[in-house]
Amino acid sequence: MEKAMYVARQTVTLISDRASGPTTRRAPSSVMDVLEQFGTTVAVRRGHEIHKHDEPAQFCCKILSGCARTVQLMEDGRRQISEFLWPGDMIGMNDLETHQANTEAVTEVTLRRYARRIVETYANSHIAFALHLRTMTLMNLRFAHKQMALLGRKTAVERIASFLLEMDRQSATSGARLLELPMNRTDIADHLGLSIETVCRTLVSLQRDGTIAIQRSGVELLDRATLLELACDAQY
Amino acid sequence: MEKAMYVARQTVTLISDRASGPTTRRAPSSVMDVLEQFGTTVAVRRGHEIHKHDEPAQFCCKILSGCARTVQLMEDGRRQISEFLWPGDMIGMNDLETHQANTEAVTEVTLRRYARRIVETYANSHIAFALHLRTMTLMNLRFAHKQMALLGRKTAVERIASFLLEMDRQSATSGARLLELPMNRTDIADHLGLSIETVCRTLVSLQRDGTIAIQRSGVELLDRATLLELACDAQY
DNA sequence: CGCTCATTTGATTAACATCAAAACCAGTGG
DNA sequence: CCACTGGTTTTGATGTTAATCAAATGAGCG
Repeated sequence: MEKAMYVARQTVTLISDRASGPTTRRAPSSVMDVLEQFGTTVAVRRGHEIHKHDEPAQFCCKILSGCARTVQLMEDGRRQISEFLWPGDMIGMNDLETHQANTEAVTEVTLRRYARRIVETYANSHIAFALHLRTMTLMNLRFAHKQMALLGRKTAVERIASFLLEMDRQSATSGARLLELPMNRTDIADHLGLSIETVCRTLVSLQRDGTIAIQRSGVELLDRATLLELACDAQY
Repeated sequence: MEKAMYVARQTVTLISDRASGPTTRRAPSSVMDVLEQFGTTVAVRRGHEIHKHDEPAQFCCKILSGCARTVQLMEDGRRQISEFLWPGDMIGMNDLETHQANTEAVTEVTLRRYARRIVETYANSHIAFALHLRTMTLMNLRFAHKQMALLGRKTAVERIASFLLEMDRQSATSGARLLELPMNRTDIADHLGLSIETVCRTLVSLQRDGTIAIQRSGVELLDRATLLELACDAQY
Protein backbone atom coordinates (compact mmCIF):
# COMPACT_ATOMS: atom_id res chain seq x y z
CA MET A 1 0.00 0.00 0.00
CA GLU A 2 2.75 2.39 0.92
CA LYS A 3 4.55 1.40 -2.21
CA ALA A 4 1.54 2.21 -4.33
CA MET A 5 1.25 5.60 -2.74
CA TYR A 6 4.83 6.47 -3.57
CA VAL A 7 4.44 5.51 -7.17
CA ALA A 8 1.34 7.62 -7.46
CA ARG A 9 3.06 10.67 -6.01
CA GLN A 10 5.96 10.23 -8.31
CA THR A 11 3.94 10.40 -11.51
CA VAL A 12 2.18 13.52 -10.34
CA THR A 13 5.06 15.58 -9.06
CA LEU A 14 8.18 14.51 -10.89
CA ILE A 15 8.48 17.40 -13.29
CA SER A 16 7.86 20.39 -11.12
CA ASP A 17 10.93 19.96 -8.96
CA ARG A 18 13.37 21.54 -11.28
CA ALA A 19 12.03 24.86 -10.10
CA SER A 20 13.92 24.41 -6.86
CA GLY A 21 16.25 27.14 -8.01
CA PRO A 22 19.90 27.53 -8.75
CA THR A 23 21.14 28.14 -5.27
CA THR A 24 20.62 24.85 -3.47
CA ARG A 25 22.15 21.44 -3.74
CA ARG A 26 19.34 19.94 -1.70
CA ALA A 27 17.24 17.07 -2.91
CA PRO A 28 13.77 18.49 -3.31
CA SER A 29 11.41 16.22 -1.52
CA SER A 30 9.03 14.88 -4.10
CA VAL A 31 11.24 13.31 -6.77
CA MET A 32 13.59 11.66 -4.35
CA ASP A 33 10.84 10.53 -2.02
CA VAL A 34 10.21 7.48 -4.15
CA LEU A 35 13.43 6.13 -2.71
CA GLU A 36 12.24 6.48 0.87
CA GLN A 37 10.76 3.02 1.07
CA PHE A 38 14.09 1.38 0.18
CA GLY A 39 16.23 3.32 2.63
CA THR A 40 17.61 2.49 6.04
CA THR A 41 18.48 5.08 8.64
CA VAL A 42 22.05 5.12 9.91
CA ALA A 43 23.92 7.22 12.46
CA VAL A 44 27.57 8.16 11.95
CA ARG A 45 29.68 9.52 14.77
CA ARG A 46 31.59 12.76 14.56
CA GLY A 47 34.78 12.37 12.56
CA HIS A 48 33.90 8.96 11.17
CA GLU A 49 33.82 8.10 7.50
CA ILE A 50 30.63 7.80 5.50
CA HIS A 51 32.29 6.86 2.20
CA LYS A 52 35.88 6.19 1.32
CA HIS A 53 37.67 7.30 -1.80
CA ASP A 54 38.02 4.49 -4.40
CA GLU A 55 35.57 2.28 -2.56
CA PRO A 56 32.92 0.77 -4.84
CA ALA A 57 29.90 3.05 -4.71
CA GLN A 58 27.38 0.65 -3.24
CA PHE A 59 25.30 3.18 -1.38
CA CYS A 60 24.21 6.73 -1.56
CA CYS A 61 22.66 8.70 1.25
CA LYS A 62 20.56 11.66 2.13
CA ILE A 63 21.60 13.61 5.20
CA LEU A 64 18.80 13.82 7.73
CA SER A 65 20.69 15.75 10.37
CA GLY A 66 24.20 16.99 11.05
CA CYS A 67 27.00 18.20 8.80
CA ALA A 68 29.46 16.27 6.61
CA ARG A 69 32.48 17.13 4.49
CA THR A 70 33.88 15.68 1.26
CA VAL A 71 37.64 15.46 1.46
CA GLN A 72 40.26 15.06 -1.22
CA LEU A 73 43.52 13.86 0.20
CA MET A 74 47.04 14.07 -1.22
CA GLU A 75 49.69 11.48 -0.38
CA ASP A 76 51.52 13.86 1.92
CA GLY A 77 48.39 14.70 3.88
CA ARG A 78 47.34 17.95 2.27
CA ARG A 79 43.55 18.15 2.27
CA GLN A 80 40.99 19.90 0.15
CA ILE A 81 37.41 19.99 1.37
CA SER A 82 35.29 20.43 -1.75
CA GLU A 83 32.08 21.07 0.10
CA PHE A 84 30.18 20.81 3.32
CA LEU A 85 26.92 18.88 3.25
CA TRP A 86 23.76 19.64 5.20
CA PRO A 87 20.40 18.08 5.94
CA GLY A 88 18.67 17.38 2.64
CA ASP A 89 21.94 17.06 0.69
CA MET A 90 22.74 13.83 -1.11
CA ILE A 91 26.02 11.95 -0.69
CA GLY A 92 27.48 9.57 -3.21
CA MET A 93 25.34 10.66 -6.15
CA ASN A 94 28.31 12.25 -7.86
CA ASP A 95 30.10 8.99 -8.41
CA LEU A 96 29.78 6.22 -10.91
CA GLU A 97 31.57 2.96 -10.10
CA THR A 98 33.70 4.13 -7.20
CA HIS A 99 33.57 7.08 -4.82
CA GLN A 100 35.64 10.05 -5.85
CA ALA A 101 36.41 11.39 -2.39
CA ASN A 102 36.15 10.63 1.29
CA THR A 103 32.99 11.77 2.94
CA GLU A 104 33.23 12.27 6.70
CA ALA A 105 30.90 13.32 9.46
CA VAL A 106 31.75 16.80 10.78
CA THR A 107 29.20 16.44 13.58
CA GLU A 108 27.15 13.44 14.56
CA VAL A 109 25.23 12.69 11.36
CA THR A 110 22.09 10.70 10.67
CA LEU A 111 21.60 9.40 7.17
CA ARG A 112 18.99 7.73 5.09
CA ARG A 113 20.95 5.20 3.08
CA TYR A 114 19.92 3.68 -0.26
CA ALA A 115 21.47 0.95 -2.38
CA ARG A 116 22.82 2.53 -5.52
CA ARG A 117 21.50 -0.39 -7.50
CA ILE A 118 17.99 0.77 -6.63
CA VAL A 119 18.76 4.35 -7.55
CA GLU A 120 20.29 3.37 -10.87
CA THR A 121 17.42 1.04 -11.66
CA TYR A 122 15.01 3.80 -10.89
CA ALA A 123 16.92 6.28 -13.03
CA ASN A 124 16.90 3.82 -15.90
CA SER A 125 13.15 3.59 -15.96
CA HIS A 126 11.92 7.03 -14.82
CA ILE A 127 13.00 9.82 -17.02
CA ALA A 128 12.07 12.66 -14.70
CA PHE A 129 14.16 11.02 -12.04
CA ALA A 130 17.09 10.77 -14.43
CA LEU A 131 16.66 14.41 -15.37
CA HIS A 132 16.51 15.32 -11.75
CA LEU A 133 19.79 13.55 -11.04
CA ARG A 134 21.34 15.66 -13.74
CA THR A 135 19.94 18.86 -12.26
CA MET A 136 21.39 17.99 -8.88
CA THR A 137 24.76 17.32 -10.46
CA LEU A 138 24.53 20.65 -12.27
CA MET A 139 23.90 22.48 -9.00
CA ASN A 140 27.02 20.84 -7.61
CA LEU A 141 28.99 21.83 -10.66
CA ARG A 142 27.84 25.42 -10.40
CA PHE A 143 29.07 25.54 -6.83
CA ALA A 144 32.36 23.93 -7.83
CA HIS A 145 32.96 26.63 -10.44
CA LYS A 146 32.35 29.36 -7.89
CA GLN A 147 34.72 27.66 -5.51
CA MET A 148 37.39 27.47 -8.21
CA ALA A 149 37.19 31.23 -8.69
CA LEU A 150 37.46 31.64 -4.94
CA LEU A 151 40.48 29.36 -4.66
CA GLY A 152 42.20 30.68 -7.74
CA ARG A 153 41.65 34.38 -7.42
CA LYS A 154 40.32 35.63 -4.09
CA THR A 155 42.35 36.97 -1.16
CA ALA A 156 42.08 35.57 2.36
CA VAL A 157 39.51 38.16 3.53
CA GLU A 158 37.46 37.68 0.40
CA ARG A 159 37.47 33.92 0.91
CA ILE A 160 36.37 34.19 4.52
CA ALA A 161 33.62 36.69 3.68
CA SER A 162 32.38 34.48 0.84
CA PHE A 163 32.48 31.48 3.12
CA LEU A 164 30.46 33.13 5.85
CA LEU A 165 27.80 34.26 3.39
CA GLU A 166 27.70 30.84 1.80
CA MET A 167 27.33 29.16 5.18
CA ASP A 168 24.58 31.60 6.03
CA ARG A 169 22.79 30.81 2.80
CA GLN A 170 23.02 27.08 3.43
CA SER A 171 22.00 27.42 7.01
CA ALA A 172 18.48 26.49 8.05
CA THR A 173 18.21 29.75 9.98
CA SER A 174 19.58 31.85 7.15
CA GLY A 175 19.43 35.55 7.88
CA ALA A 176 19.56 35.16 11.65
CA ARG A 177 22.33 37.05 13.35
CA LEU A 178 24.00 34.01 14.87
CA LEU A 179 25.49 31.68 12.28
CA GLU A 180 26.40 28.23 13.60
CA LEU A 181 29.68 26.85 12.29
CA PRO A 182 29.90 23.17 13.24
CA MET A 183 33.22 22.60 11.47
CA ASN A 184 36.54 23.51 13.10
CA ARG A 185 39.13 26.00 11.85
CA THR A 186 41.18 23.29 10.17
CA ASP A 187 38.17 22.30 8.08
CA ILE A 188 37.53 25.90 7.11
CA ALA A 189 41.19 26.30 6.16
CA ASP A 190 41.14 23.16 4.03
CA HIS A 191 37.95 24.31 2.34
CA LEU A 192 39.30 27.77 1.52
CA GLY A 193 42.86 26.82 0.63
CA LEU A 194 44.31 28.75 3.57
CA SER A 195 46.28 27.87 6.69
CA ILE A 196 44.44 27.56 9.97
CA GLU A 197 46.30 30.57 11.37
CA THR A 198 45.23 32.76 8.46
CA VAL A 199 41.63 31.71 9.03
CA CYS A 200 41.89 32.71 12.69
CA ARG A 201 43.62 35.99 12.05
CA THR A 202 41.19 36.95 9.30
CA LEU A 203 38.18 36.19 11.47
CA VAL A 204 39.66 38.17 14.32
CA SER A 205 40.37 41.11 12.05
CA LEU A 206 36.76 41.06 10.81
CA GLN A 207 35.72 41.07 14.44
CA ARG A 208 37.93 44.06 15.20
CA ASP A 209 36.26 45.91 12.31
CA GLY A 210 32.88 45.18 13.85
CA THR A 211 31.79 43.13 10.84
CA ILE A 212 31.30 39.93 12.81
CA ALA A 213 31.39 38.72 16.40
CA ILE A 214 33.07 35.39 17.07
CA GLN A 215 31.12 33.07 19.39
CA ARG A 216 32.06 29.69 20.81
CA SER A 217 29.97 27.78 18.27
CA GLY A 218 29.73 30.19 15.39
CA VAL A 219 29.77 33.78 14.31
CA GLU A 220 27.36 36.70 14.49
CA LEU A 221 27.03 38.52 11.20
CA LEU A 222 26.83 42.13 12.35
CA ASP A 223 27.48 43.96 9.12
CA ARG A 224 26.25 42.08 6.09
CA ALA A 225 26.82 44.99 3.73
CA THR A 226 30.55 44.92 4.43
CA LEU A 227 30.66 41.15 4.03
CA LEU A 228 28.88 41.41 0.70
CA GLU A 229 31.37 43.97 -0.48
CA LEU A 230 34.31 41.88 0.67
CA ALA A 231 32.98 38.70 -0.90
CA CYS A 232 33.34 40.23 -4.38
CA ASP A 233 30.53 38.07 -5.57
CA ALA A 234 27.39 39.16 -7.37
CA GLN A 235 25.56 36.07 -6.21
CA TYR A 236 25.14 36.94 -2.55
CA MET B 1 16.38 9.73 -45.53
CA GLU B 2 19.25 11.05 -43.48
CA LYS B 3 16.84 11.74 -40.68
CA ALA B 4 15.61 8.18 -40.67
CA MET B 5 19.12 6.88 -40.50
CA TYR B 6 19.94 8.89 -37.45
CA VAL B 7 16.85 7.74 -35.60
CA ALA B 8 17.68 4.15 -36.35
CA ARG B 9 21.22 4.51 -35.03
CA GLN B 10 20.00 6.07 -31.89
CA THR B 11 17.74 3.23 -30.84
CA VAL B 12 20.46 0.71 -31.37
CA THR B 13 23.35 2.38 -29.61
CA LEU B 14 21.96 4.58 -26.88
CA ILE B 15 22.79 2.46 -23.87
CA SER B 16 26.34 1.38 -24.49
CA ASP B 17 27.89 4.83 -24.29
CA ARG B 18 28.26 5.07 -20.58
CA ALA B 19 31.29 2.88 -20.89
CA SER B 20 33.20 5.83 -22.29
CA GLY B 21 35.22 5.93 -19.09
CA PRO B 22 35.91 8.41 -16.34
CA THR B 23 38.70 10.38 -17.90
CA THR B 24 37.07 12.30 -20.71
CA ARG B 25 34.56 15.07 -20.92
CA ARG B 26 33.98 14.33 -24.59
CA ALA B 27 30.60 13.53 -25.96
CA PRO B 28 30.83 9.96 -27.17
CA SER B 29 29.59 9.87 -30.67
CA SER B 30 26.56 7.65 -30.71
CA VAL B 31 24.23 9.10 -28.07
CA MET B 32 24.78 12.67 -29.08
CA ASP B 33 24.68 11.91 -32.79
CA VAL B 34 20.90 12.04 -32.77
CA LEU B 35 21.26 15.79 -32.47
CA GLU B 36 23.34 16.05 -35.60
CA GLN B 37 20.41 16.60 -37.92
CA PHE B 38 19.26 19.65 -35.98
CA GLY B 39 22.61 21.37 -35.79
CA THR B 40 24.17 24.14 -37.78
CA THR B 41 27.90 24.60 -38.19
CA VAL B 42 29.37 27.91 -37.06
CA ALA B 43 32.86 29.37 -37.03
CA VAL B 44 34.05 31.64 -34.22
CA ARG B 45 37.15 33.73 -34.53
CA ARG B 46 39.99 33.63 -32.05
CA GLY B 47 39.17 35.61 -28.91
CA HIS B 48 35.49 35.99 -29.69
CA GLU B 49 32.69 34.94 -27.41
CA ILE B 50 30.67 31.79 -27.91
CA HIS B 51 28.37 32.30 -24.91
CA LYS B 52 28.04 35.15 -22.47
CA HIS B 53 27.49 34.85 -18.75
CA ASP B 54 23.86 35.46 -17.73
CA GLU B 55 22.66 35.26 -21.30
CA PRO B 56 19.63 32.99 -21.75
CA ALA B 57 20.92 29.55 -22.70
CA GLN B 58 19.35 29.25 -26.13
CA PHE B 59 22.01 27.11 -27.72
CA CYS B 60 24.51 24.49 -26.87
CA CYS B 61 27.38 23.40 -29.06
CA LYS B 62 29.82 20.68 -29.78
CA ILE B 63 33.33 21.74 -30.67
CA LEU B 64 34.38 20.39 -34.05
CA SER B 65 37.81 21.97 -34.13
CA GLY B 66 39.87 24.44 -32.14
CA CYS B 67 40.11 25.22 -28.44
CA ALA B 68 37.82 27.26 -26.18
CA ARG B 69 37.89 28.45 -22.57
CA THR B 70 35.17 29.03 -19.99
CA VAL B 71 35.86 32.20 -18.06
CA GLN B 72 34.52 33.45 -14.77
CA LEU B 73 35.04 37.16 -14.39
CA MET B 74 35.11 39.31 -11.26
CA GLU B 75 34.07 42.97 -11.34
CA ASP B 76 37.65 44.17 -11.04
CA GLY B 77 38.79 42.01 -13.94
CA ARG B 78 40.26 39.03 -12.13
CA ARG B 79 39.64 35.91 -14.22
CA GLN B 80 39.32 32.24 -13.50
CA ILE B 81 39.37 29.82 -16.40
CA SER B 82 37.51 26.75 -15.19
CA GLU B 83 38.42 24.60 -18.13
CA PHE B 84 39.68 24.43 -21.65
CA LEU B 85 37.47 22.74 -24.21
CA TRP B 86 38.55 20.62 -27.14
CA PRO B 87 37.06 18.97 -30.21
CA GLY B 88 34.29 16.68 -29.06
CA ASP B 89 33.56 18.67 -25.89
CA MET B 90 30.13 20.15 -25.36
CA ILE B 91 29.53 23.79 -24.49
CA GLY B 92 26.48 25.12 -22.71
CA MET B 93 25.25 21.78 -21.42
CA ASN B 94 26.12 22.76 -17.85
CA ASP B 95 23.57 25.51 -17.65
CA LEU B 96 19.86 25.63 -17.09
CA GLU B 97 18.12 28.89 -17.90
CA THR B 98 21.12 31.13 -18.31
CA HIS B 99 24.79 30.55 -19.00
CA GLN B 100 26.98 30.41 -15.94
CA ALA B 101 30.18 31.68 -17.50
CA ASN B 102 31.63 33.24 -20.61
CA THR B 103 32.85 30.80 -23.19
CA GLU B 104 35.42 32.19 -25.59
CA ALA B 105 37.40 30.90 -28.53
CA VAL B 106 41.08 30.42 -27.70
CA THR B 107 41.88 29.62 -31.31
CA GLU B 108 39.65 29.79 -34.34
CA VAL B 109 36.85 27.40 -33.41
CA THR B 110 34.25 25.59 -35.47
CA LEU B 111 31.11 24.49 -33.69
CA ARG B 112 28.08 22.41 -34.33
CA ARG B 113 25.30 24.40 -32.68
CA TYR B 114 21.96 23.02 -31.44
CA ALA B 115 18.90 24.74 -30.04
CA ARG B 116 18.64 23.86 -26.37
CA ARG B 117 14.91 23.42 -26.81
CA ILE B 118 15.63 20.43 -29.02
CA VAL B 119 18.12 18.99 -26.58
CA GLU B 120 15.75 19.39 -23.66
CA THR B 121 12.90 17.91 -25.61
CA TYR B 122 15.05 15.00 -26.53
CA ALA B 123 16.20 14.50 -22.95
CA ASN B 124 12.61 14.54 -21.81
CA SER B 125 11.66 11.64 -24.00
CA HIS B 126 14.80 9.50 -24.29
CA ILE B 127 16.00 8.17 -21.00
CA ALA B 128 19.41 6.99 -22.18
CA PHE B 129 20.02 10.47 -23.48
CA ALA B 130 18.99 11.97 -20.14
CA LEU B 131 21.29 9.55 -18.32
CA HIS B 132 24.05 10.43 -20.68
CA LEU B 133 23.67 14.12 -19.98
CA ARG B 134 24.09 13.32 -16.32
CA THR B 135 27.21 11.26 -16.97
CA MET B 136 28.73 14.12 -18.92
CA THR B 137 27.97 16.52 -16.09
CA LEU B 138 29.53 14.07 -13.63
CA MET B 139 32.74 13.99 -15.67
CA ASN B 140 32.84 17.75 -15.51
CA LEU B 141 32.27 17.70 -11.78
CA ARG B 142 35.04 15.20 -11.28
CA PHE B 143 37.43 17.45 -13.12
CA ALA B 144 36.23 20.45 -11.11
CA HIS B 145 37.02 18.66 -7.86
CA LYS B 146 40.52 17.87 -9.01
CA GLN B 147 41.00 21.46 -10.02
CA MET B 148 39.83 22.65 -6.60
CA ALA B 149 42.51 20.52 -4.96
CA LEU B 150 45.05 21.97 -7.37
CA LEU B 151 43.99 25.56 -6.71
CA GLY B 152 43.62 25.12 -2.98
CA ARG B 153 46.65 23.07 -2.13
CA LYS B 154 49.27 22.69 -4.84
CA THR B 155 52.43 24.76 -5.30
CA ALA B 156 53.25 26.54 -8.55
CA VAL B 157 55.46 23.72 -9.89
CA GLU B 158 52.88 21.12 -8.98
CA ARG B 159 50.19 23.11 -10.76
CA ILE B 160 52.26 23.47 -13.91
CA ALA B 161 53.21 19.80 -13.93
CA SER B 162 49.57 18.77 -13.42
CA PHE B 163 48.50 21.14 -16.14
CA LEU B 164 50.98 19.79 -18.66
CA LEU B 165 49.94 16.21 -17.97
CA GLU B 166 46.28 17.15 -18.15
CA MET B 167 46.81 18.93 -21.47
CA ASP B 168 48.67 15.91 -22.75
CA ARG B 169 45.85 13.62 -21.71
CA GLN B 170 43.28 15.83 -23.45
CA SER B 171 45.40 16.20 -26.51
CA ALA B 172 44.57 14.24 -29.63
CA THR B 173 48.20 13.22 -29.94
CA SER B 174 48.53 12.24 -26.31
CA GLY B 175 51.86 10.64 -25.55
CA ALA B 176 53.71 12.35 -28.36
CA ARG B 177 56.74 14.34 -27.30
CA LEU B 178 55.53 17.67 -28.61
CA LEU B 179 52.50 18.97 -26.75
CA GLU B 180 50.69 21.83 -28.49
CA LEU B 181 49.51 24.60 -26.18
CA PRO B 182 47.19 26.88 -28.11
CA MET B 183 46.39 29.12 -25.14
CA ASN B 184 48.70 31.93 -24.08
CA ARG B 185 50.49 32.35 -20.74
CA THR B 186 47.78 34.61 -19.37
CA ASP B 187 45.19 31.89 -19.96
CA ILE B 188 47.38 29.31 -18.26
CA ALA B 189 47.88 31.66 -15.32
CA ASP B 190 44.16 32.29 -14.99
CA HIS B 191 43.47 28.59 -15.15
CA LEU B 192 46.01 27.70 -12.47
CA GLY B 193 45.48 30.63 -10.13
CA LEU B 194 48.98 32.01 -10.73
CA SER B 195 50.45 35.17 -12.21
CA ILE B 196 51.72 35.12 -15.75
CA GLU B 197 55.27 35.69 -14.52
CA THR B 198 55.13 32.70 -12.23
CA VAL B 199 53.91 30.54 -15.11
CA CYS B 200 56.87 31.69 -17.23
CA ARG B 201 59.45 31.24 -14.53
CA THR B 202 58.15 27.81 -13.57
CA LEU B 203 58.15 26.61 -17.17
CA VAL B 204 61.68 27.93 -17.64
CA SER B 205 62.87 26.23 -14.48
CA LEU B 206 61.40 22.92 -15.67
CA GLN B 207 63.26 23.47 -18.91
CA ARG B 208 66.53 24.09 -17.05
CA ASP B 209 66.00 20.80 -15.20
CA GLY B 210 65.62 19.05 -18.54
CA THR B 211 62.06 18.02 -17.75
CA ILE B 212 60.54 19.88 -20.67
CA ALA B 213 61.64 21.90 -23.68
CA ILE B 214 59.72 25.06 -24.49
CA GLN B 215 58.81 25.52 -28.15
CA ARG B 216 57.11 28.41 -29.93
CA SER B 217 53.73 26.66 -29.99
CA GLY B 218 53.95 24.22 -27.14
CA VAL B 219 56.19 22.15 -24.97
CA GLU B 220 58.12 18.93 -25.38
CA LEU B 221 57.63 16.55 -22.50
CA LEU B 222 61.12 15.13 -22.08
CA ASP B 223 60.86 13.53 -18.65
CA ARG B 224 57.39 12.31 -17.88
CA ALA B 225 58.47 10.49 -14.73
CA THR B 226 59.55 13.75 -13.13
CA LEU B 227 56.36 15.47 -14.19
CA LEU B 228 54.30 12.67 -12.70
CA GLU B 229 56.16 12.98 -9.44
CA LEU B 230 55.76 16.75 -9.39
CA ALA B 231 52.06 16.59 -10.21
CA CYS B 232 51.37 14.82 -6.90
CA ASP B 233 48.40 13.17 -8.44
CA ALA B 234 47.60 9.48 -8.53
CA GLN B 235 45.42 9.92 -11.59
CA TYR B 236 48.12 10.56 -14.14
C1' DC C 1 61.79 47.91 -40.92
C1' DG C 2 58.95 49.39 -37.33
C1' DC C 3 54.86 48.32 -34.83
C1' DT C 4 52.29 45.59 -31.54
C1' DC C 5 51.65 42.06 -28.54
C1' DA C 6 53.39 38.05 -25.90
C1' DT C 7 56.99 36.22 -23.27
C1' DT C 8 60.85 36.33 -20.42
C1' DT C 9 63.95 38.21 -16.91
C1' DG C 10 65.13 41.00 -12.86
C1' DA C 11 64.30 43.47 -8.43
C1' DT C 12 61.33 44.22 -4.80
C1' DT C 13 57.26 43.58 -1.98
C1' DA C 14 53.26 41.64 0.04
C1' DA C 15 50.52 38.01 1.46
C1' DC C 16 50.28 34.11 3.47
C1' DA C 17 52.64 29.91 5.51
C1' DT C 18 55.25 28.04 9.00
C1' DC C 19 57.04 27.48 13.50
C1' DA C 20 56.38 28.13 18.33
C1' DA C 21 53.96 29.11 22.33
C1' DA C 22 50.18 30.92 24.99
C1' DA C 23 45.25 31.09 25.97
C1' DC C 24 41.05 29.01 25.97
C1' DC C 25 37.55 25.45 26.43
C1' DA C 26 35.13 21.16 27.34
C1' DG C 27 35.34 17.21 29.79
C1' DT C 28 36.71 14.33 33.67
C1' DG C 29 37.51 13.15 38.12
C1' DG C 30 38.88 14.27 42.69
C1' DC D 1 34.12 23.57 43.48
C1' DC D 2 38.66 23.14 41.54
C1' DA D 3 42.60 21.07 39.28
C1' DC D 4 44.03 18.31 35.41
C1' DT D 5 44.01 16.85 30.55
C1' DG D 6 43.71 16.99 25.60
C1' DG D 7 42.28 19.38 22.01
C1' DT D 8 41.24 23.70 19.60
C1' DT D 9 41.90 28.47 18.87
C1' DT D 10 44.49 32.50 19.15
C1' DT D 11 48.67 35.31 19.09
C1' DG D 12 53.47 36.33 17.98
C1' DA D 13 57.85 36.09 15.31
C1' DT D 14 59.93 34.74 11.22
C1' DG D 15 60.36 32.68 6.56
C1' DT D 16 58.93 31.62 1.84
C1' DT D 17 56.37 31.66 -2.07
C1' DA D 18 54.47 33.89 -5.40
C1' DA D 19 52.67 38.66 -6.75
C1' DT D 20 53.80 42.97 -8.34
C1' DC D 21 56.34 46.40 -10.71
C1' DA D 22 59.45 47.41 -14.37
C1' DA D 23 62.02 46.64 -18.29
C1' DA D 24 64.16 43.80 -21.91
C1' DT D 25 63.69 40.41 -25.38
C1' DG D 26 61.35 37.99 -28.92
C1' DA D 27 57.79 36.83 -32.45
C1' DG D 28 54.30 37.91 -35.86
C1' DC D 29 52.83 41.06 -39.35
C1' DG D 30 51.67 44.87 -42.46
